[in-house]
Amino acid sequence: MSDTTLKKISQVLGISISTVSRALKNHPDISAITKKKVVELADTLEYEPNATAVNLRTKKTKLFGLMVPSVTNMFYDSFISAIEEESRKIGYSLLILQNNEDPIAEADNLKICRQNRISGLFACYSQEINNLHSFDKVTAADIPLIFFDKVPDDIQYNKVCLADNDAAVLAAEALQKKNKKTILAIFGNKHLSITKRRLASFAASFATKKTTTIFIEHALTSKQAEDITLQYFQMQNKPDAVFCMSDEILIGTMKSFMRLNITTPTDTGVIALSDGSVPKMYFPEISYVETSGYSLGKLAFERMTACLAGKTEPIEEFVPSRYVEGGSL
Amino acid sequence: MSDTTLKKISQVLGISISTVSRALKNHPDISAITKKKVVELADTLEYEPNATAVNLRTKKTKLFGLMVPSVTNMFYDSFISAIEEESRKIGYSLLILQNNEDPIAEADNLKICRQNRISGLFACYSQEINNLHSFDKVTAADIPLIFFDKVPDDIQYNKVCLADNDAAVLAAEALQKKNKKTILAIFGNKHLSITKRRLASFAASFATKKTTTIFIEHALTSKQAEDITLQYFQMQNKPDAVFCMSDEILIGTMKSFMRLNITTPTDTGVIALSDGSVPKMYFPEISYVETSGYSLGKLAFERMTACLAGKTEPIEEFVPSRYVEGGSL
DNA sequence: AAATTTAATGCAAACGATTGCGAAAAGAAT
DNA sequence: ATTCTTTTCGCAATCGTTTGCATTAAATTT
Repeated sequence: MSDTTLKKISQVLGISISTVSRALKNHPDISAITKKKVVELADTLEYEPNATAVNLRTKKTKLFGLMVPSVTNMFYDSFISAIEEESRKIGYSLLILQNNEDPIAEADNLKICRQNRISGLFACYSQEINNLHSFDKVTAADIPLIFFDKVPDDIQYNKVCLADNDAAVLAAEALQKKNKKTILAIFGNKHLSITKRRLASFAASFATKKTTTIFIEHALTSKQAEDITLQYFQMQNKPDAVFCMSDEILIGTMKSFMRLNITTPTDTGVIALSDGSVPKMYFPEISYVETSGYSLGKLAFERMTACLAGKTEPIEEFVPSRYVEGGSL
Repeated sequence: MSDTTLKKISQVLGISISTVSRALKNHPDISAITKKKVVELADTLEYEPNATAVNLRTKKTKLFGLMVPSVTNMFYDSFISAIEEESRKIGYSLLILQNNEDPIAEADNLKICRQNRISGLFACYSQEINNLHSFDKVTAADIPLIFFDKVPDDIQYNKVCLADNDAAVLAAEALQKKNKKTILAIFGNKHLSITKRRLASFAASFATKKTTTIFIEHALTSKQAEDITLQYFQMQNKPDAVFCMSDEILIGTMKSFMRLNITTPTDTGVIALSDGSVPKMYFPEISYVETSGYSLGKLAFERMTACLAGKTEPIEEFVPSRYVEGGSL
C-alpha cells in the first residue's frame, strides 16, 4: 500500500516523525543504526513520500507546465519529447496542456498551472489570442516563463525560437545555387510573426536577383497548399522550384505532384522548412532547412534551468538552422 | 500575486478562515452579504486556491497520468489529444510520461505517478518490459489503471484496444473484393501481441482462398518496410497489392513506390491499417482500415470515469474498425 | 568529578485548505 | 417571557512533510 506515512513508520519504530524524516534523507544528525532501521522498514512498507505534502510544505513543486496549440503536430511533439526527457533527468514531471488556439482554453490552462504551483512554464504564444495578462499573472507568481516557437514581441519575456531568418535565407541560397528562375513560394498564415519573418528574409534574399520570378502564396492548410500547387503547375509557365514554409505545406504540394505525376528534381525542384520527418517520407527525400523542435526543446530547457538557478533577466535565443541536402532540388 | 490565501482574506475581512472557505464554495451556511464581500475581495486579490493544499487535505488530486512509449508518434498523439480534451472538461490535468520502452524509465515514471497521488493512470504496456509489479503497486494504491493499445493478457486489468482482429479482417475482405491474387503483407514486430492478432486474423481470412498467394513479411522500421517492398517489386512476379499493418510500414512502402515509379491503383493496390493522417498525404489517398487513436482515447476516458464512479471490475473493450475507401486499391 | 562539547533525537510550528461540531445571535413558536 | 429553531459563523483538528530549536544522553576535556 502506498498509504505508508512517516507517522506510521515512526510509530512502529517508536521514534519521532522528525527522526524518520531525517533518517530517510540521510541527515548527519541521525545515527547509522537508526538510519538503517528506518530505511529498512520504509522499504518493506514500500514508503513513498507524499508529493502533495512535500509540495505544500516546501512551497515548490517538481512540475513544469507545457502548453501547445495541439499535441498532434510533429514539430511540437519533438519539442515535448525533448522537454520530457530533460525534465525526468532532474526529477521533474510535465503537465501537458493544449489550447487549440482557443483563448478560453488557454486561460483555463494557465489557471491550472497557477493553481498547481508549477515551477516553470513553457508556452507557445498565439497572436490570435493575445491576452498576455494571463501570462503576466504567471510571472507575477514568480514562475519562470519560456515562450517558444511563436513568441510575443515584447522584450520582457524569455523567448527561444527557430532562427527563422537564417532558415529562410539558407533556403533561398540553395534555390539560387541551383539556378532556379521561377519559384513558387508557399507560406503559412500571413498574420503570424513567424510567417512574416520567414517571408521577409526569403524575399530579401532575392531582392537583387532581377532574373528570378517569385510567386508568393499563403496557405492555411495542407489542402490549400495542394490547390495552389495544382493551379501553378497547370499553367503554361510552370515553376521550376517550390519553396514550402512548413511540413503541412510540403505535404499538400507533394500530393499535387503525385496527382500530376511530377517528379523531383527532374520536373521541378522542392525545398522545405521542416524538422525532417516528413521530407524523409518521400523519394527522393526532400531537401530541407532544418527547424528542429527537438533542438528547440533542449534550448528551452536550458533556459529554464538557468531561470531556476536565478538567471532571470529575460533573453531571446535562437536555434541555428542548417541545410539538409535531400535529392529534390 | 497568487500568494493570496484564505487566511489573508479572512484577516482583511476580520472573519474566520472557515467562513471564507465556505463562502467561496457557496456553502448554504454563509449569509449572502458575507459571501458577496468574500467573493469580491477574493476577486480583487486574485485569490487562487492552492492545489497542493487542497490535494493534501482532500487526499485526492485532479491529475491523470498518461504513459506512452513516445510522444512522437501520430497514433499516441491523437490518443493524448483525446484524453487531454476530456480531462480538461472535467477539470483534470494530465501528467505526460514517456518511457521509450525502457524498464527503468517506466519504473521511474510509475513512481512519479504514485508520489503525485494521481487519480488515474492510462498506460501502454510493453511486453519487452514486462514488470507488471510496478503497475500493481499503482492499483494497490487504489489508482484506477487503464491499459490501452498494447495491453497485458491478464484479465485482472482494464483494457481498451483497437479491434485488431476486425480491422485485419476488414482489410482482407477489401483485398478479396478487389480480387487481388498476389499480396505482400507487411507486419510489425512479430513478438508483439498486437502483431500476432492482426496477422492471425488476416491469415485466417485467406485460409479458404486457395487461389491467393500471400507473402508475409515483418518490418521493425520504415526503412525495413521500404527495403522489403523494393525487393518484392523488383521480382518478376510482382504483387498486385500490398497490405501495410501500420503507418510506419505504409510510409516505407510508398517511398519504394515513388522510387520505382509505381502508381496506385494502376500498377498495384495498397491498403493500410492507420489512423488516417498518413494515408491522406498521398494521391490517390490510401484506402485504409481506421485504427483511431482519438477514438481509443475517448473510450479509455469513458472507462476511466466509470472507474472513478466506482465501476471498478476490470473489463476489456474495443474500438470498432471501419474501412475508409481511398483510391489506392 | 565537574564542566564542556558532541551526537542523537524529539517538540512543535508551520504550509493552505477542508470540515465536523459547537456556539452565539437572531427569529419563531409557545 | 421562555423555549425552541434556524441562521450564521468560529474553533480546532487534520492531511503528510519539513525544519528551527530545545532537549537528553553520551563522550570529551579540564
